Amino acid sequence: MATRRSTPIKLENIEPQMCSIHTRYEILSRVPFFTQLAAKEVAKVNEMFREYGYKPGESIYFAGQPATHLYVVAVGHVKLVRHTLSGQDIVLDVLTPGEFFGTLSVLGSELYQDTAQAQTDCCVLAITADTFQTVLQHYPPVALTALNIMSLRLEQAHETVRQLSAHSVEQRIAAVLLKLARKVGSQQAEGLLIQLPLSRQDLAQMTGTTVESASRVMSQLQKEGFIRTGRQWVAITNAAELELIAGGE
Amino acid sequence: MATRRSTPIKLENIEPQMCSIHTRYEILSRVPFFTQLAAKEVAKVNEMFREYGYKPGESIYFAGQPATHLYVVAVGHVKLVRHTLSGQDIVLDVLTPGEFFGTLSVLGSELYQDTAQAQTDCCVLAITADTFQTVLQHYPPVALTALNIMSLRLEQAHETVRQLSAHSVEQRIAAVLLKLARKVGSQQAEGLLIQLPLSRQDLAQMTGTTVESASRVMSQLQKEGFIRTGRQWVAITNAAELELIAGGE
DNA sequence: CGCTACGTTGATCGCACTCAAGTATAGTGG
DNA sequence: CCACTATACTTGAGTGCGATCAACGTAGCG
Repeated sequence: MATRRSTPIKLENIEPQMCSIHTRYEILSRVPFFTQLAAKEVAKVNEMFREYGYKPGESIYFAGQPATHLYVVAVGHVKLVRHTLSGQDIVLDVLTPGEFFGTLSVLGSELYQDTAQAQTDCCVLAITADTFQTVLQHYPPVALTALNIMSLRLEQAHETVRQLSAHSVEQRIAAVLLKLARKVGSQQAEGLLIQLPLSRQDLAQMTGTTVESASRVMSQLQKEGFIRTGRQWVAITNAAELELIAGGE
Repeated sequence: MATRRSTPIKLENIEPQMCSIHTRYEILSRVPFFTQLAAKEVAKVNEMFREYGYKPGESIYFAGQPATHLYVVAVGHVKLVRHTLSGQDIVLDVLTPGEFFGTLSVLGSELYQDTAQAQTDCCVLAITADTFQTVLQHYPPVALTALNIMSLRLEQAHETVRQLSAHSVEQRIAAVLLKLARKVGSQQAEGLLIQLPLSRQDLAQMTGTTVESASRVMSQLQKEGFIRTGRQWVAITNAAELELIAGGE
């Protein structure tokens, strides 16, 4: 047998599309943003957020719309997609619970540059940019944390630029698989399973290539025994070798 | 005649490698960071900076070194270069007076990920990351401004990712030329001149291609009459047409 | 059970990389 | 001021990676 047939991914079914006010409190206090705040301050901030539920494939906002809100992922996964005139889409990032997206500033670009799309059932918390601006002004540590996060993201984006400029499709795919595994990997019978519905299309859009090329590379990697994969799922069975391919840097 | 022989670039010779304490004050108060601060606060911050001069090609810091300082460009241009194991270099950004680089946080990655290199004669102001952290804590508006700048940079990086994923070398070069022109362009007899020594090598490293490919594209663009170019300089003569090529988005 | 979306595989084509010469330009020292 | 050199730039020929087009397998779902 080469690969099992049904998806081994277990989606956490903690009220797929909605999270109670208590869950919200729980989540917000775990968000890097607010870990430095006292309990009652978190409670206060909590009230400023509204919550929304989305099903896989639904869009939270579209590129080109006025950028009015900041969002925090509560449950599930959200992907940020950038479009091209030619119709090609690029996945810039996949966000996990606790991460934020949307707009940070009242001064930034007036429109969303990306589309935010639910990758799984998910629940997000929303706050208007204005309101968040007052939060930033009231709680300076929050601004410092945000600054740190943005630094890390910029660093990641630069790394992506390097990959696209200098590495082959195989190297980029290996690198993306490792990155995702680090983010949402869990040890399973199949190997280090990426807990995310991940199509060839997604992979292609994350690495700036085509579905066909992604498929070829994945087939090759499986034939060599470094990964196991099926429809919408991937598990890594030989991370060390993948690191070598990725060009370990 | 196709193109003039000698470089039309005029380098501002305002004490190429050093800037007096007064020049520094002048510069700091124009830096986006500190425009919101009162005069005497700027003066106070000014004292926390040390200044350094560099000649073209000299490195301010190297990738891999401990990340200890935050820098502000005072005079000249600084490029951020990321290296590859294969020896290929990528230029992530070219910074103009008023822009910062180095490390923002005490918590960020411990090492510089890029090399900062003087593109022209230049003078930079330096502050330790720790000291700057206290500045951020003392002057919350500075943190908010920094946050905005980081947002814009992340946005730019994402745009670069899109370009690399979806656009041809010709499109990417056209886009980079326009971006540079917007940043350091000045209207001259030659056209919209990019006030920066810009080699084919630089151009290639900014667009993730090779010197040869960059050269071919530049020759083509000149033959079509959209640019005029020589050794280390470029002027745009038909921006509208370049926009079209870049795929205007 | 068939429909639809996802995935695989093959054949062909072209853009851009590589390797290799050759030309032009700035800077240097006689 | 001019030869000389180092560096930037150009151009050509050949190659290969990855995109494109096309056909076919396969899993999940109603």
